[in-house]
Amino acid sequence: MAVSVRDVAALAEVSVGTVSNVLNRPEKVSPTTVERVHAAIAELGFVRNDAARQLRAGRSRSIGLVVLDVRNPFFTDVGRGAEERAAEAGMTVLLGNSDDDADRERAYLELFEEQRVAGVLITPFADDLPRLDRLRASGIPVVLVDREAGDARFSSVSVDDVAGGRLAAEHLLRSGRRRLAFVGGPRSIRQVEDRLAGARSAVEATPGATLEIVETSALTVIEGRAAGAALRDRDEHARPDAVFAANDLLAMGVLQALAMSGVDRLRVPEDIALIGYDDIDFASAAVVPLSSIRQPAALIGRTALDLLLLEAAEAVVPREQIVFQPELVVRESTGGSAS
Amino acid sequence: MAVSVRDVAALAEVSVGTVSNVLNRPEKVSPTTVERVHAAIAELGFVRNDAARQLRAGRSRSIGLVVLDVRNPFFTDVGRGAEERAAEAGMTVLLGNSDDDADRERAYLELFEEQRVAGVLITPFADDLPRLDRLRASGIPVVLVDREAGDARFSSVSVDDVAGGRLAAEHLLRSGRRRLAFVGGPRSIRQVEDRLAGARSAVEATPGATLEIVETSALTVIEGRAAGAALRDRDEHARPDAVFAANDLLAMGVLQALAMSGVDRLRVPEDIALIGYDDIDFASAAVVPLSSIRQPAALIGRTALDLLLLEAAEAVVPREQIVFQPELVVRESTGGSAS
DNA sequence: GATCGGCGTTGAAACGGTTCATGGAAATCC
DNA sequence: GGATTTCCATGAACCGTTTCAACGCCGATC
Repeated sequence: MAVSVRDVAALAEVSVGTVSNVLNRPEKVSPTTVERVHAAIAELGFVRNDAARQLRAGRSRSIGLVVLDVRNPFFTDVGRGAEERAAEAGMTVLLGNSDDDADRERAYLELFEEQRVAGVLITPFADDLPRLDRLRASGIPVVLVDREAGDARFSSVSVDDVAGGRLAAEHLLRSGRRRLAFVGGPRSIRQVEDRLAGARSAVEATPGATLEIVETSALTVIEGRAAGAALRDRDEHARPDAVFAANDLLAMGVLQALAMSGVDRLRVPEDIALIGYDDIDFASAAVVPLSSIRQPAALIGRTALDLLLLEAAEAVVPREQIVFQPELVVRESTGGSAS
Repeated sequence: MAVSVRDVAALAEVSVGTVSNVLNRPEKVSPTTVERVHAAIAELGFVRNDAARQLRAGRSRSIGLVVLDVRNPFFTDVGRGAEERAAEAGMTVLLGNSDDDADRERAYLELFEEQRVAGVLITPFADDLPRLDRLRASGIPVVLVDREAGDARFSSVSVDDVAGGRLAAEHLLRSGRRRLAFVGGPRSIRQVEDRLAGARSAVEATPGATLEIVETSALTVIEGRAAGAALRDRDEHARPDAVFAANDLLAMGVLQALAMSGVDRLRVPEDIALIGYDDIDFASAAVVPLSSIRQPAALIGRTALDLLLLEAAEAVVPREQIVFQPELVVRESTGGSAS
């Protein structure tokens, strides 16, 4: 059942140290011995015990990634980017889903700490900086993802959400809309707040433009649907003429509620223009193809992992704040041309 | 830096055994001692080393899940179902993405074996039964997900894909279509083959109906787009009047190519009816809301984990094949009414 | 022929928890 | 009051790997 290096050593008639050397530094072992050991390994079906390995090494070869929502394709793309880079470095990514829940987030951080992961990539929900500090103090590098570190305590890879919000709102204003609504929440999520701030700055720079906030309790299709239904049921003059949703999932929900309900449906973009955020794959295939703000998701993940490996390698810890610029993608939901 | 139970024991002036007892069986320790130990733990910021724990236990508290494609919402839903159930049992789920690649699949299985995971949930790509047998022989229970075990060697949780394929094709035939095309691949994936078999049986039972196969190299939006473009560019009489896509990602790709291109675009469902598979969240929000075959994704994940825990607990290993029935969801892409 | 260096191998120590046989002290019973 | 049980606490052994000082051997060197 449990085959250990000792069994292998016995069968190959060498010492355990030699078996370990064959596994880790075969060039230090004579070819004939290597072969004998390999034969023994094959015969016994020996598989290294990673727990013992880690115990001895003091550190695992995994890195933990905590995201806000695995069902959001943006985050799965970030995850894939990170995983790809990790694989190149011979490491694995452990995925944790905080689901906008401070308790779940904490649970994952605790888990990762017990596992002595080589590093943590996190899109923080709760601003539990003390806990992150503690992780770092115990020697586990932490890189913030999709969220700029306020101070210089952590490295981070993010996209300029304020600029993104501004891009979105300016685009709506440029097409002649004046009564904007921002659909998003919870406000405790920094990305939401930043995107809103960007939109607000654009609106304030435009005389006669207004910005209304429709707060949601999560960034999901369901929540978007509810928000969209509420907007749809208003009197025409009380209705915004454009909606900026804090992400594409919300936007798709809003779109479903606005454009796909029965008799009282509204036309997008004629009655209400709509723009989302993230430019997930599905956005272009929506009922009305969705304008959006594109972020380089996979690249974010990959870059974050790069930074993490850097921090893990260097004794003196370099902090770096990498900020990507978002990009406006115009489609029909804001009157762009089909394509 | 590295605080161990020994340090805690020293500070609390007890033995290491007692510290361990406080951690694992506090009811065996006197209240005053428990308190002293907890105080020491807090003061030192002690965090259990999971590797040491696992080493001693001989088994980890994680279970591995290998899926074909993390970007497919169907699989993320399966994962969430499994993860939820795992959390209830105090376990964690390690997610591996084989991406329709036998090598990656093998790499993940090796990783999980080295980790001595408590069990493996897998949607096999390569039919590497020997490797799975070996896992099982080494004491790691294996449950097949979304794929019925041919023989009774493994437990499995699946959906009747043949029935699902038949449902889809019968629905298309019932609406008067006769020249069906099946878009899907690679054929090595059992789900693809089964869905095709179901469709074929429906077509063969209908005089005058034909079924053409358009093979793809993956079940992705991109591949769907390519297949759709190829269909669109055919002469009208050479074109199928209905498409059954092996999953919703493909279907959305086909839809994009058919309905969203420029002058030569086709109408769905008038020119070509279209049905997908999985009923992912985004299907209902597509350009033309997508008819699909619904599978209880989260329930599949949860049930698979139940089976796994069962196998892990029992000495005598009960094999069980659980098969859910799929469900037809009619939307506009096959002429159903909007809703 | 003694000395030296390098190569290949050895075996014990170490990593940090958990377990369990052992034992002492206090509580309970007759 | 002595025997028995209960309750707590102890500390060494153990899990399986990696590391490293030490060693034997062989060929090269002078």
